[in-house]
Amino acid sequence: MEITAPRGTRDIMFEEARLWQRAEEALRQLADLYGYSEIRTPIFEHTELFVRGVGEATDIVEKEMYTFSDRGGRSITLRPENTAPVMRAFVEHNMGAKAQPTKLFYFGPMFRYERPQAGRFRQFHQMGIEYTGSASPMADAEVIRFSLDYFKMLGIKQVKVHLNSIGCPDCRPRYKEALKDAYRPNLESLCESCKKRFEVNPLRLLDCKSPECRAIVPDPPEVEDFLCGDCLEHFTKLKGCLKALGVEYVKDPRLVRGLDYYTKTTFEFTSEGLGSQDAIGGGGRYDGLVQEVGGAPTPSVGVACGMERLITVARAQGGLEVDSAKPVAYLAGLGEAGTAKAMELAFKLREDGLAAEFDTIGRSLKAQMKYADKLGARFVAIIGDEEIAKGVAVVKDMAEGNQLEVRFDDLAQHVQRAVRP
RNA sequence: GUGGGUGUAGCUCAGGUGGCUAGAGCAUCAGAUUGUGGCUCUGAGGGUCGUGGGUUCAAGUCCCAUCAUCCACCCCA
Repeated sequence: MEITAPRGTRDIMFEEARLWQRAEEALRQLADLYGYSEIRTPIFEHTELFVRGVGEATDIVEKEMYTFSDRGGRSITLRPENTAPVMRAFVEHNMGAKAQPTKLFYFGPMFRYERPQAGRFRQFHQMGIEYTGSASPMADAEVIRFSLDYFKMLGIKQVKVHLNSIGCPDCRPRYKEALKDAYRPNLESLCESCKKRFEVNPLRLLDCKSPECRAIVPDPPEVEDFLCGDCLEHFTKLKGCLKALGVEYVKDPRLVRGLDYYTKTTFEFTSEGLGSQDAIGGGGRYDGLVQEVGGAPTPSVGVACGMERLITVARAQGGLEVDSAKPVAYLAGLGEAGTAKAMELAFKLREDGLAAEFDTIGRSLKAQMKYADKLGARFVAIIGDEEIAKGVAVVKDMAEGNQLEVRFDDLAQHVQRAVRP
């Protein structure tokens, strides 16, 4: 049996790889503009980091992690997300001791063991930013606005911003109780997963899409009514900031998100045309995470976006152009001497920064012309015994169709002038 | 983890009720006179019909299993 890429993984190649390069370039450019510096954390971490950071009762930790023990007997996990690793690095390198805030961005593969589906893979890529060391709603607003600016750079239009606040450890317990009170009378009629949620993480009750469960409690109590003074003020100010920055959003009281570390703000970005997996990004504030992974209490807010989904949408909306690198010149050699000369000249052109290609598989001249055309070469330089004797190449302009003799020494100049006048 | 669809050349797909050496288009390669592309024409190579069982005189075509893939649930990015 042929060996294939493992389930839920894929090869990114040719034109698509160039799209990814574009998207990464755009990210770096925007990060520079906003003052975020890059951090590259390991692909794998101690399992403990995610159990503590993301949360024991989350789907990610319960059933989606690639966990194994290495030869030293350590429990290792391929990172399913990157906020916990970045905060681990924040603590490990004592970044809090430097001038605050700390603004970091990342880009890279993540791993989650799930059934693959449209827009969902086992190895996928996320870009994200983390704004650490500021408790201000202005930081939340910046993170959201950064994301929208990035989408815009990729040519993605009509992104919907869903916004919510899920409170903090001070006020959330009261809300959880209120939720439980609302669901308790009908506990037996709820779906299986909701029964579990009721015990483990009542907030997630809001997440259930089952019509039955929704019908049972059609109007659950809303978080906003339970937020403490601090959280309410934060939420109100954030809305003000977003308005000031021209960000339109919809309040989504059911937006809870499946990671345990969120406090106060949560948000999600959705876009059309992705099938049922329509979230292109999401994030929120996580004021307790740094402490959870062993650091001093440090407020922080961040976002993560799925690159596969961004690129799918961007491509569908014509935001990212597909192109390929074309050689400026193809050196077609004839016979042994011509072939050798073609190689030599190709490298000369490359030394001058001109993309050049030559034959190494013994194609006929006709086949070389055809191949050069396929590659999209602007010029083909033909070199046979006659040309070598005269010290020239017959240079054909593939677009115009005409050709003329050019001295070997003038080849680079001739080609360059036509390409970059 | 659950459910449904699909699995025939590199790619996109044809192959009524089972019947002789499995087809097309595109792609690849080679020709259409001597050292020249794009168009056209001609030809060639390439398939254990996902895999393993079963039914049958006979299976790409029916049955079972398995794997893969797609979509949905779930959850998320």
